[in-house]
Amino acid sequence: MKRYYITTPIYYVNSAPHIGTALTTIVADACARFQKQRGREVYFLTGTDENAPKVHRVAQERGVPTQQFVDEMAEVFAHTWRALHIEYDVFIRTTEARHTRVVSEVFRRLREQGDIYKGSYQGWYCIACETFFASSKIDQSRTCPDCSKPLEWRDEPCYYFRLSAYEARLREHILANPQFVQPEVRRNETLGFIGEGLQDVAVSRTGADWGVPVPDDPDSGVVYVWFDALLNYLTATGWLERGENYLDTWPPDLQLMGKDILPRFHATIWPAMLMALGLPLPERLYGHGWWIVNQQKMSKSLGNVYAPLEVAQSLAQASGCEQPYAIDAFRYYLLREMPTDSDAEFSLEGFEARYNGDLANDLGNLLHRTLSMMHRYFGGRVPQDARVDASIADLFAQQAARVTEAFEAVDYPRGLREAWQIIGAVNRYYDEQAPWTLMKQGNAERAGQVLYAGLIAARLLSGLIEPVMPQVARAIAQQLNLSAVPCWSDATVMNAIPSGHLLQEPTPIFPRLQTKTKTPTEAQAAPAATPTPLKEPKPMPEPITIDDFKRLQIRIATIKAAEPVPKSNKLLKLTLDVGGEERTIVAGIAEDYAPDQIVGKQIPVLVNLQPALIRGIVSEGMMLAADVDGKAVLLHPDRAVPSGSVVR
RNA sequence: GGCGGCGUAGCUCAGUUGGUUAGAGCAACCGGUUCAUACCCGGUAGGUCGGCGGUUCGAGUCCGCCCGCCGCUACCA
Repeated sequence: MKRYYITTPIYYVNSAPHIGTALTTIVADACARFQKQRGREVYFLTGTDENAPKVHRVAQERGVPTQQFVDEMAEVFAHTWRALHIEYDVFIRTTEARHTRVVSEVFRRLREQGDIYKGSYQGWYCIACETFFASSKIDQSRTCPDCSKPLEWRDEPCYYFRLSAYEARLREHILANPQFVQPEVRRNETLGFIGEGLQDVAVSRTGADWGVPVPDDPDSGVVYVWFDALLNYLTATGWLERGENYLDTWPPDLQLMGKDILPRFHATIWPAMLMALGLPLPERLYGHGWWIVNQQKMSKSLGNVYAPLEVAQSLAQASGCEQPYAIDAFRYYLLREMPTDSDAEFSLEGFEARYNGDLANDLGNLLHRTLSMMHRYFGGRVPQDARVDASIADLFAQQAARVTEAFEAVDYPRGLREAWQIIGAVNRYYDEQAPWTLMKQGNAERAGQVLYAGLIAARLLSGLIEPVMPQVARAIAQQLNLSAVPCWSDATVMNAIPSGHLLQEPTPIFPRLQTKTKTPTEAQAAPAATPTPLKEPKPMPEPITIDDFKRLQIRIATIKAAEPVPKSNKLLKLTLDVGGEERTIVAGIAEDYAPDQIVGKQIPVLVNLQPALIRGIVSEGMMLAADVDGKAVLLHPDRAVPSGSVVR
C-alpha cells in the first residue's frame, strides 16, 4: 500500500519559527500521527527554503557565510520541531544536491517540451517579498506596497512557464475534485483567481548569485525561488533517483500550508507544473487561517510575534507542569483554536483558560479522581468481572467515531470537542452513580463497575488524543500501567483492561494554574497581553524587587470570632481585628483547626488582597500559614503584639 | 469598482437542505456533591441572530438595499 504522504511548506530561514509556522507543522504532525494510529505507513516531510536571494542578503548583512547561516537556521527549525514533538520523517533543505538536481532536470524537461520559453521581464521588484509589482501599484516613493521596503527596477532576459496553457485543465480538476482545495473558502478564491485568466509566470531571475543556476544557460541567472521551492515535495520522494519506486510515496495525500500560499501557488502553479511533467496531482491541499493577536496580524514590527517554545516554557514555569506536557498543552491549544476558514485570535489568556479548563479540570482531574478511587477502594487493582455499562459504552463508541470523522477532515477544534464529550459524560456518570456512596453502602461490586468505565474512558482518550498530545497520551497510559498507548482501533475496545490489573498511583499531569485575579482597573492599566519577546526569553524564576514586596500589605490580626461555613467541610469564616478595623475572611483550615481552638490567636494576614466571594461570603484578605503536606499550620507572633502591626 | 466571506450571549465560537420556546464552552450568579487538581454535577441569568425592507403559513437560514470588518482583484489617481 502506498505510504500516506503529508507535507508542510518548506519555511523561509530568514526568521525563527513562530506560532504560525508552528500551527502548520503541528497540524501536519497531528494528521501524520492520526494516520499512524490508524495503521497507515506515513511519510511526513518538512524542511527549509534556502535558495532565496533574500537569504543571501540577510546572511551578508550579518557578516556570516551564507551556507553557514542557512545551516544554523535549518538547525533552529529542526530543533524547534523536535522540541514540539514533531515526528517528521524527512527534513529537506533546498540547498541539498539531490534537490538542485531535481530542479535542473524539471527545468530542462519543461524547456525541451516548450512549457518553459525565453522572454524578458521588466518591472519593479521587491527582494524581501520576492515579487514584481505593476507600475500602477507603485507611488513616488518606489517602495513595496506590502512591506514598504525600497523596490529595484529589473529589466532582464527571463524564462517563462506556460501557466496559461493549463488554465482550463486546472479549473476542471478543481471543479471535479471538491477535496482538492480545502477549505471551501480557499477553493472559491482559487477558482476566482483562475477565472480571471492565468498569465505565464517568470521562472528565472538574473542578478542573483544564490540559488539553482538555470541549466545550460549561465547568463540567465537562477531558477525562481517558487519554482524551486515547490519541487521539494517531489525531491523528497526520490523521484529521479529511485526509478518507479518513488510511486510508493507520490502523490501527496495531504499538503498543509497557510492560506496565503494556497490559491496562487499550491493550487495553480504547482499542479500546473505537475501536469506539465505528466505526474499525478496531490490528493488534497489544505490552507489554514492565520493567528491574529489583539485584532492585529502578527508582525515583527508590532512586536507581537510569539515563539512557540517560550510560550510553552512560560506555562510550564507558571503552573509547575512538566515540560513535555506543557508542550503538549500548547499543541492542544493551537489545534483546539485552530483557524480554519478565517483568522482566529491567539492569546496567552486563552491558552491559560484552555489549560485550566480542558486539561487540568477535565482531562487531568478525571484521570486523577478515577485512579484515586481505584486505589482507595480497591488497592489499585481492577476488580473482578468489571464491565462497562452498555449505555456509556455506546456513547464512547459514538464519540470515537465522531472524532475520527473530524480528524479526517482536518477539523481539530471539532474533533477535540467531540473527544471532550466523553469526559463530560463520565463526570456526569460518576455524579449519578456516586461510587463513593456505593462504597459506604457496601456495594463495592457496583462501585467497581462504575469506576471501570472511567478507566476505559481514560484508555480510550489516551488513544484519541495521541495525535494531538503524544506525551500526555503516554503519561495516561503509564498511569493506567498499560504497556503502550492503544492504537485507534484498539482504543475503542471495551473491557480491555483485565481484572486484577494493577494501576499506578495518580500524579497530576497538569497542575492547575493559579489565576491571578485582576480588578477591572488593573486589567485596563496593564499593557495588553505582553507577548513573549522573540529574542529575549524571560529569566525564570523571576526575582521580584523590594518594591514588589512592598505592594503586599501584611498585618497581624487577632481572631475575634470563628465559625464553620455552612455546607462546606474545609472552610472557616473568621472575624478579625486588624487594628481598629474589622475584617471577615474565609480560610480553608476547618479540617485542621476547630473554631474555638483559634479564637483569640494572632495571625498574619494579607490585607490588600482583592476581595473574593467564597460560598456567598466576601473574604477580605488571606490568612498566611505554613503548608505541611496540604495541612495548614498557623503562624503566631513570638509575643502578643497590637492588632494591625505591620509585617515586613 | 468587481468577486468571495464575515457580522449570533460579556468572551471564543456552533447552527445541516428555511420548521416547534436560537445552542455549546468559558466568565457570572444560585444550588448540589465530596472520590478528585478550590474539582465535579445541576440550575439561573444573559441575544431586536449588524440595520431596514421583501418572499413565505413560518427566516439566524432565501432575496434586495444599507452599515461595519476581512481576503482577493481591478481601475482611477
